Amino acid sequence: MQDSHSGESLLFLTDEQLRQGIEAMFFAYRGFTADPDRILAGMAYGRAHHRAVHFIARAPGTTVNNLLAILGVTKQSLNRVLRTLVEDGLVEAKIGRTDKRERNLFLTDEGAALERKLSDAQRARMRRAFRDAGPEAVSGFRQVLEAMMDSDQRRRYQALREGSK
Amino acid sequence: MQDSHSGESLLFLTDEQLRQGIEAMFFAYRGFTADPDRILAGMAYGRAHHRAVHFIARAPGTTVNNLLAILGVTKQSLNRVLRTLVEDGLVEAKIGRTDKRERNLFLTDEGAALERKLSDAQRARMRRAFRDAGPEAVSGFRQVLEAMMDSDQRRRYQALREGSK
DNA sequence: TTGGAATGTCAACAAAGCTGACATAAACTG
DNA sequence: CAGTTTATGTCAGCTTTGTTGACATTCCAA
Repeated sequence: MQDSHSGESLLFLTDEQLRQGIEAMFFAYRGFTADPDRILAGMAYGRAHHRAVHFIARAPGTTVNNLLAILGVTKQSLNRVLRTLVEDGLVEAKIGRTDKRERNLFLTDEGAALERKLSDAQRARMRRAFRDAGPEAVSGFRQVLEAMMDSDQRRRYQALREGSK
Repeated sequence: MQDSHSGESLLFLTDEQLRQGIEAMFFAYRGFTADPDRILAGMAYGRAHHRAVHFIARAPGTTVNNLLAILGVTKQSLNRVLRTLVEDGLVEAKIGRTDKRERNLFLTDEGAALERKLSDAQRARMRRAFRDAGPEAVSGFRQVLEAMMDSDQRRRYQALREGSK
């Protein structure tokens, strides 16, 4: 399109380009959450429950404190969500073996079923987007997103990647 | 790993890859909003005000209805935000010339100053991310995000791009 | 002139974040 | 062992931002 010979490293960073990137994030994030939101709309759960269930599925046995750090919310906020999930039998909180203060979080079968339902919907959209854009684009997508994270969030993101290799 | 015989165009679309994409969106979006959020924390405004101010700056003279469609919220929700911005003298709502039912929205100098402050912070992060990732990656980033949008949101996104060429 | 569109507003409510304070049990430390 | 710190849970209250529903006003257009 426009760039690039000499200053390709600068030329594409016009305010207009950056603004488009900002708006792309905004609109894409709506799409990103739209499908799970629709599924959850009927139930007594919301986006916060989805996030909790997602990361418990991702790292079974994780502690409350770890989940807190990943989600970046207060324990009160998380606890409200977690309590309803435990009460409803979607999540099990087992007392830690080595450290009995800790609670290790697991999905029950029912919890795993919900996670799968939400995850399937979200992955379907991601799959479509990845397929439409192609492998090259996917690589760039991830590079930019990773560069956009706060460094501590990036560490957590990378830890999750490592953990599930 | 399960799939895929049919080739590289499918090979990279494992559930694990998709899941990483999902988590990248989650963590990156936190970074994306972190800087403006920090600035707004002190004031009586929030993310919703930022969004309104952003799109009014982007398309001066836009109507309430148009803004509604872009932001994807109810008029009551937007109205609450818009009212405080008008009361505080950051936004001016001019009665439409051709259709007097419409309100054409503009930023005042003060509103433009706030918009710049928020925008500068958000662009700085985007600039860093774009620079770190490189032009190729930026292109891929935008392709994937665009593919992830709902089609109506994509139309609005593209309309904004056209409008400010 | 009447119907419908665009807008504004009131009331009530819900989701999900926040702070602050306090309780309990377990682990660690001196 | 005593005292402190850590992990977790919980109560109360507040804020932001979203929602519905109802209703008023204005005014274009058939």
